[in-house]
Amino acid sequence: MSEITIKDIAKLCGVGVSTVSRAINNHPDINPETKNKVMEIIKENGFVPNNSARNLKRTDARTIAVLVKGITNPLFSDMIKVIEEETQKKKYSLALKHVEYYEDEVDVALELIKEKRLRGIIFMGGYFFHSEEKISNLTVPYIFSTIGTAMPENINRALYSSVAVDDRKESSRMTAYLLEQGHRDIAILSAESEINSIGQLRLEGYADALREKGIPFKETLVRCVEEDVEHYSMENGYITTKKLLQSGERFTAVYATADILAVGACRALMEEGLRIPEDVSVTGFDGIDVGKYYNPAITTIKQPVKEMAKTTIRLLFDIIAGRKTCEHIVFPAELVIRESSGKAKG
Amino acid sequence: MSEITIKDIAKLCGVGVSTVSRAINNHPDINPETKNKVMEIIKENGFVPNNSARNLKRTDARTIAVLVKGITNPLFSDMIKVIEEETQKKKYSLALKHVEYYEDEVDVALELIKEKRLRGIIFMGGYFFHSEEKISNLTVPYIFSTIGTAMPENINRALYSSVAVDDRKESSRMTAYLLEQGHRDIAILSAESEINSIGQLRLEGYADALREKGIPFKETLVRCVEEDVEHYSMENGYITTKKLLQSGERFTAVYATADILAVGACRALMEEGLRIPEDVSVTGFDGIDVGKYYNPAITTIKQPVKEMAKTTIRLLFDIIAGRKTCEHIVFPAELVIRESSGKAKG
DNA sequence: TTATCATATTTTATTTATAGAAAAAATTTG
DNA sequence: CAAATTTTTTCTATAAATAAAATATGATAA
Repeated sequence: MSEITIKDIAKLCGVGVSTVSRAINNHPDINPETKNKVMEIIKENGFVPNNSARNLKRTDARTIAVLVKGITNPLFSDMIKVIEEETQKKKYSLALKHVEYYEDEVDVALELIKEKRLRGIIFMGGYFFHSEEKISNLTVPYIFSTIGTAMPENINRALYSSVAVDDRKESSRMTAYLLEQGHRDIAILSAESEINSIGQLRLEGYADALREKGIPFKETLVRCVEEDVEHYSMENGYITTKKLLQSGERFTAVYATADILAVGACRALMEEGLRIPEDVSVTGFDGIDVGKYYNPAITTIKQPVKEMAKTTIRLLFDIIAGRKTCEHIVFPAELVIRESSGKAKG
Repeated sequence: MSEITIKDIAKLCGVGVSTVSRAINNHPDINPETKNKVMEIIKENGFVPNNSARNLKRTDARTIAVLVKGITNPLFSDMIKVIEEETQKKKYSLALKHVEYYEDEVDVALELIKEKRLRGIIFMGGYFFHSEEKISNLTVPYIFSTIGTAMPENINRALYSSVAVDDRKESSRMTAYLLEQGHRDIAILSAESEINSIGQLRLEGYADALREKGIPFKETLVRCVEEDVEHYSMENGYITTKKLLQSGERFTAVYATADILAVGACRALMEEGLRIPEDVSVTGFDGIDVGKYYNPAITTIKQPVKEMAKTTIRLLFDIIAGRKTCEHIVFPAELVIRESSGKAKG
């Protein structure tokens, strides 16, 4: 009882297989009448071409993959949703691969590309520049598009596209805002220590703003999240803030470098009886829904997620179609001031 | 400069292609020495077998798909994460397909199965029983596993596996808890109107509890979310609660049939100056992270997401491997009482 | 030494769809 | 109406792997 194949259809139509193939693929050299007849019989019999066979001949699988680290961060779910929709529109399909460790990313990706004959990969939320030469030695023109992933200067930019906000600048803007509100001791929750990672860029932005204002940078106010807990998670924001509180360090604001961390931070602060923003201001980054509906609503840097995701797909398919070479697009972000931040106490 | 193939490896090793194939696939009839040599050369040359060719011969693609409606609900991200991990362990890959409308689900699924030669589909968060006979007429033994998707009694259960909590019973428990707290006017936010959908089952549970206590069921307290906004979203919980407030309806508790709705509900209530739980109690369902870290922390029915996801994959692969027929597993859920609910006012 | 058996390896066929060459049919032109 | 040309269709090779059949190799026993 095996599935119906193109051969069966050809037999049923009384034509050769390549005529059926022509009908399916909108090739020009076919009699419209024949085509109609073929299409009708295809429909009647519910024939769907075998994708594996197609892929084998085409030498690519009309598939792109999202390689994501930290899929539980709503920022990424939001992006994946849009990416899936756009991918579907292009008649491509989407494979999802989740990586636990940064180190694995590139190897997983390269394997995927070869094995599955992918046309492109979107790196999301990871840090894949451990393996710089591995990537840059690639002779085949596979496309890497980064989103939620930092794009270091020293990488061969002709190989990738990237879509991002200027994490460093925007982070500096957030810090500057807190400084304007009179905060001097701003604790920062950072989730990554790798050079050029987004977490690191945001930390640099924080330092930039302090430097600009002549405020000393205190190492003790920089708090890296737990390594063995999902890096960007409410839980990690919570744990890290609890530790910060236990340390006895003085601070009037907590700048969490992701909204999802900010939520956990708020919880931890409120559990200690601190009021937000009266006692401590809290700010985030990303602009995910939860920050808007949280109590208090969380001040944040809002990334234009939907546009970024759409652009990612557009760039990717531009390269696949050979229309363009790689582009690096920086989106403007928006400082959204909500209830969780205000003037420094005293 | 096309990719390296099994043929190239065979030539490099000075053996036939099927010897290489034997080495790759751990077939018994091969000299361990030969195998080692072959594997070494494979490694040296970074050869990865072409998946499309394998799939073609195998007649299946070692792929399962998650068909999800509402991927932005963290409940589903959490599940997908575990599902992807488990799928990877089995050396299968995961395709992600997102559907906007319930009606499309089954058609999308059937097409996918044929086209991509899937071994299984996991329906997540949708309602795919519009097309009962389409599914039950399937002659091929494809596997459907439902999660976050109701499993009506009248469907041929031999075709699917399902993993769920007893939505009706658990919902009744939540309602009973609110009644015990003295609440009599409990507004319920429901996200689905289809018979047998999870939303509907939870609504029935609510009605069950009222009936048991002899409290009249008020149609005006049942609030269906907006159709044109993502059904299960904070935004929809917010909008629906605002409308409830505007309607002037009296209530002392809001039972949101999903945590993500509860968050929006809390926000809406607090914006009107209502205190939670002093003025209004709010409860949710699902047990996602945000409910734990929200302020106030939200009382909920906690589903054992990780176990459910793992079990889904286990069941799916049990059937794929021919080990078992379909099973329908009902997990116990937990009533987690947090800060958002308490005794009724007055 | 040769037949027998077990193991190891190669050859050939197969999987399904597509591309390009070859063939057939239809149309135009002289 | 035959020859030339165009359109349409069929045939064959190909993509890269796997499975089964065929063959080779080596060891053991008669």
